[in-house]
Amino acid sequence: MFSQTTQYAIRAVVMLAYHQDSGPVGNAVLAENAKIPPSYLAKILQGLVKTGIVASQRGARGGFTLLKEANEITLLDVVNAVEPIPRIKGCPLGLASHAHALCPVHARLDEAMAQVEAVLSSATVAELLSDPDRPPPLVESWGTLKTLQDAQRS
Amino acid sequence: MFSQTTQYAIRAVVMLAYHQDSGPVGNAVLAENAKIPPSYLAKILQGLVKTGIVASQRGARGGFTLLKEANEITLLDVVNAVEPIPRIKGCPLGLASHAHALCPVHARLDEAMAQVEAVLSSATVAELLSDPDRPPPLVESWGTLKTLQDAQRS
DNA sequence: TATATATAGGATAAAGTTGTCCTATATCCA
DNA sequence: TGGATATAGGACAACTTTATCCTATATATA
Repeated sequence: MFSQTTQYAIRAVVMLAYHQDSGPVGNAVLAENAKIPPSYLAKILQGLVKTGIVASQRGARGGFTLLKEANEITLLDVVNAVEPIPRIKGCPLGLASHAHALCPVHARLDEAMAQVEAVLSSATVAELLSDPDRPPPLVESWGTLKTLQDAQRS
Repeated sequence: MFSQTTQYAIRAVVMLAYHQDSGPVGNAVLAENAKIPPSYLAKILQGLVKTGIVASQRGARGGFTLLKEANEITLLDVVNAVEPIPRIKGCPLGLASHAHALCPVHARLDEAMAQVEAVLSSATVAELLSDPDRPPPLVESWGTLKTLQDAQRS
């Protein structure tokens, strides 16, 4: 349902949020920790830069940082930046009489998409990072994060 | 979000439900009325037969019929027959400490999928066909359905 | 029983998605 | 200013999804 690319983007943004106070994170470290093919992550990050979620910093000690605070970014923001939830606005079959009132079938399908949007927008990335009832996102524990040296070795 | 194939399957089942009392419907007529490539619809119908949603009748005057009553089939039944909603059961990253308690990120994504299931299972195909507040599904009006002769001409 | 009609199913093609690789370019730091 | 490190971006490869086509087989009717 969520494409591989979308899931990668989410993981990358969450990981960036965790590093928000420690300066730019390079592609290699991010890929290692978020378990994303490095060469593909580079592509995805380029997209996130274009849509204004992420900023890039070239040169030595460069890398990627979140452009907004983690408490101002929701999962929906990330998903929509990569591959927007396809809401059904007009009749997909082009039927004239359905133009301004979807038929029951398309109305249900759109309602499902609306619910997805609702769930994805219901929590900020910051909240996901500090949920007391669940394990930390994407890692066994924050102590097991890989450094640049680890990433280069593998 | 819903693949082309899934959308085709939904349209085919809804159209079959409308014809439920008028005997088997052939692939050509179904394709024409549900606006599906005929050669591809044949494949999809084979799948629906295998999963027990649809029955096929070979030979002259043959075609496809619903195996259950329209009020016993939900959109979720159809979707799950073609391409099940991917619920997240274990940690997609294989993290041991997340095995029995999803992390906040995956918990949200799974919650979104659960909502989709809820919406799709909230109405039967029969209800979709007789919604008084909306236009009839998939067609301008039931009077504009194509016959076998129409389908063969085009 | 013959024939027309319809499904069954495999081989194949086209298109989109996912993933890799390589070169160019920017920029920090010594 | 030079060199190391990092992103930018295009070309390309592998894989999956979507769609087409053709042949074999089943079966209702005349």
